[in-house]
Amino acid sequence: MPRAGLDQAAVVAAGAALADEIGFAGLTMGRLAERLGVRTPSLYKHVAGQEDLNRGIAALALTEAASAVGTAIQGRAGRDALGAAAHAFRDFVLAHPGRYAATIGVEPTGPDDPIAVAGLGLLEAFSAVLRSYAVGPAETDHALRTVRSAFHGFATLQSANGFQWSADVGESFEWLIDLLDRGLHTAAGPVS
Amino acid sequence: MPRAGLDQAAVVAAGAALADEIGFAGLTMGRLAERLGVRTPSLYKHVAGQEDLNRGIAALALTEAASAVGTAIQGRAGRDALGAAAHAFRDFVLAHPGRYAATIGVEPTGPDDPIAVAGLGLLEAFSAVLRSYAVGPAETDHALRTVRSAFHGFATLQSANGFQWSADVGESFEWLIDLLDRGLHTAAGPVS
DNA sequence: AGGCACTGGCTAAGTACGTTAGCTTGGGGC
DNA sequence: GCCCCAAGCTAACGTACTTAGCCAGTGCCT
Repeated sequence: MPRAGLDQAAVVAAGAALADEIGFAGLTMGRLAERLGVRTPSLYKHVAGQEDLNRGIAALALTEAASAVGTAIQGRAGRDALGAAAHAFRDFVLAHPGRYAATIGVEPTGPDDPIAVAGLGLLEAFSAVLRSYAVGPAETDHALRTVRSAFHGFATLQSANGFQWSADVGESFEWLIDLLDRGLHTAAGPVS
Repeated sequence: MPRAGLDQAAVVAAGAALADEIGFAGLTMGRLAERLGVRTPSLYKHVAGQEDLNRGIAALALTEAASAVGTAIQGRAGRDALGAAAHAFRDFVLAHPGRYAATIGVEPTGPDDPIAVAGLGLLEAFSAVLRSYAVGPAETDHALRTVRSAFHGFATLQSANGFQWSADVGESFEWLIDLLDRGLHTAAGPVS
């Protein structure tokens, strides 16, 4: 009986792909094992359990999202960069809803947790966008959280079909980007 | 053996309370039954199953959130109303993380689904805020989605401890509200 | 008051999933 | 060629969701 030749990365990658196909909620150890042509307990040679698998998928998703955003903003600045980052992020979430869903509700265990590292990578990509706006250093964190919240909220709501009514969703997203663009340009003055 | 006197509303309410206490992921039919002093299968006399329970909790959460926001903005307008709505929403999510988590990833089955109705109620509350801004009718939907996305994103990220680094989270939230306020004031001109 | 029907509880049992224990064997290094 | 470890396997257990079917409390009607 030949071996499958799996390792942790392969199991996590397959789990992410399967989650994208059937939804994160439907991802089980049994289904993943079947997909990999292996019996369920064999997966435990590569991941510590379902929790560990989920965390691996979450870290992978954040890393890939950071990479997509980082690539998209190359050579751009201002509203151009903001729009590119926004679309890259949303496209990623819509193309990979399962693996991005794995990132929701996951808490990093510490600063060295791969999830924390990958999350910081994504923030760094957004941070590069802000550098082309005149946002003071004291406000960078606030602006970063604001942009991240807006993108995360929009993408997850759309991914869950939270937008039911009439208007075109793509148009709404452009509107959101415009609002952020205006808000970042006029960001000035102390908060406290 | 005396009867517990349960009904659907009581089961859903207890489920929501339990989810707030132990986290939505930890909510099981068994634990909920134990909390209610009843055996697990008895719950099925009131809810069709766990999926149905989750949907009930989600609808309850959206209804309560809408009520909280609606009450908070009474007699306010402009930035005052926006800030009141934002804080009412975020306070609700942070005070009831379990039941709000039930709303994530739930798709309404149709326009008559209680979840869809409750979701529209929450949007109506936010819509009342926008009426005190000079947002054109053609842009109301976009502005609504933008505000909803920003609040939802911020509240869920904070609820999941997604903000790890230094700056004060409350200050960031004020910054987000200010950005939205500025963006809504200057909202003008066609999108397409 | 007595009886009837309905409702809401119960036990028992089946299915699915996660997980652990312990065995077996493929395949590379000496 | 032998040894050893990693990676597969089977067996088994615990927990959770769900269904089937039974029984008793409660309200209503006569």
